Amino acid sequence: MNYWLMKSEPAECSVDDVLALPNATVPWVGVRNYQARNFMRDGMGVDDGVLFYHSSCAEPGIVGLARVASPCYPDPTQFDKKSKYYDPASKRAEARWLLVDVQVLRKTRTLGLPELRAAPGLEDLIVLRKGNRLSITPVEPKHWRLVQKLLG
DNA sequence: GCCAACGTTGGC
DNA sequence: GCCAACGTTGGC
Repeated sequence: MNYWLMKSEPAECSVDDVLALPNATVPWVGVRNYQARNFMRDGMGVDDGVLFYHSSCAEPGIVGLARVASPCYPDPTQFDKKSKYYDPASKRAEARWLLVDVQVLRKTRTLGLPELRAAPGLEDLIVLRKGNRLSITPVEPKHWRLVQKLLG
């Protein structure tokens, strides 16, 4: 059992958007970074905990609790010429990009960056590191517990 | 819109 | 394999 933080731009796919879907579950399309892909491929398992994070928006922060709801499988958008995630270099027999399904368990209040930065014990949370751009990052159990505590 | 950080690309 | 140029991310 591992824990993760997964970023989504709310203009693209917000926590409310996911809650409106059947089973509150969304295929996490569009990861085009090898490190993030490798986390899904090598680190994730069904039922892992996920902090749902809104980025590139007015109030960036954790907005929901979710779970990994499927094993990883090829991201279909890489083969879709009409998708902005299309990757002409990826072959069906050897898919380059993977995804997992993510199920939102509950929306939380917005735990914004200032509050996260101010929380004792969260200093090493990867998403708080300067210059961090990874859309999927591992979360240590102690950090997970602290976030649960902050959310009450 | 700015800009720091960092990933990717491609010439050599 | 090096590294400059370029593109993207994402907070502010």
